[in-house]
Amino acid sequence: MITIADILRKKAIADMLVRTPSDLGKLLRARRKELGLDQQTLAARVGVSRLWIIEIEKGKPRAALGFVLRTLTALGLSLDVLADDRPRATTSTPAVPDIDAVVRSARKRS
Amino acid sequence: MITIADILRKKAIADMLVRTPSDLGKLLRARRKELGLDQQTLAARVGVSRLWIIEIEKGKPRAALGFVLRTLTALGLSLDVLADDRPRATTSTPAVPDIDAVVRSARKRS
DNA sequence: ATCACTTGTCAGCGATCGCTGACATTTTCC
DNA sequence: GGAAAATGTCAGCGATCGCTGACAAGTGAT
Repeated sequence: MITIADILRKKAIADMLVRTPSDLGKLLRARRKELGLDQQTLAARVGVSRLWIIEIEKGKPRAALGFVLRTLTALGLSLDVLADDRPRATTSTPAVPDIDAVVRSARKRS
Repeated sequence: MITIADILRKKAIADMLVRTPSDLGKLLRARRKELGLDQQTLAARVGVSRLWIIEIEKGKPRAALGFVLRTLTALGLSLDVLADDRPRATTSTPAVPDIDAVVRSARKRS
């Protein structure tokens, strides 16, 4: 359970929710600059190439999960995963009216 | 900024911090079962194959970021990224004494 | 304007991805 | 015990990854 103390010990890095790779990229870049690191230094700490840092900051959608988590750690960021008790008001995204239908038709095509 | 109200509106899905792909896999599986979904149904909602669900739940380290974020959304989970104000006391992980050194030697080998 | 530093771009290579479809195994009911 | 459902496994395919190394373009300070 997340406690009030946990909240006070940390600070939110942004109001922005992380829903897409692009969201994450912006967040990582902001945090890197906040810490005064250049891409090369961060890349070395994470164990990836500088190119990988460039691409993740641009929001590469198929970047490898493990590298992403190591990047968060290297930047002193931690992830809290929260369950929405409200059923499904979440979709503030304009597109994606019915993901099931989208997927079905996409599959049908192949 | 995360407010107290935000906390009260949601619940932590686990005490476990998400630091590794394996952590995430366990969390996703727990949440899927909590919602009473089977793998096939979840896969269709996320837009991936059932095999992908099996693998992410097993902690596949190079799974694609974008799919992971869509899975979280499909399970009604949201991500809060918090910055540790403490520099680096965080590492409750036993291993990883000096990630720079680890990376350097790994690179040397190749 | 110049210099140092940082960031972005490209090609091409081996490695790994995510997929299908069928089958084996495990779990869940009655 | 037995049927049905859920879950796990495999091979092999095209697609995409992440990498190197070099260079171009942007940024900042003097």
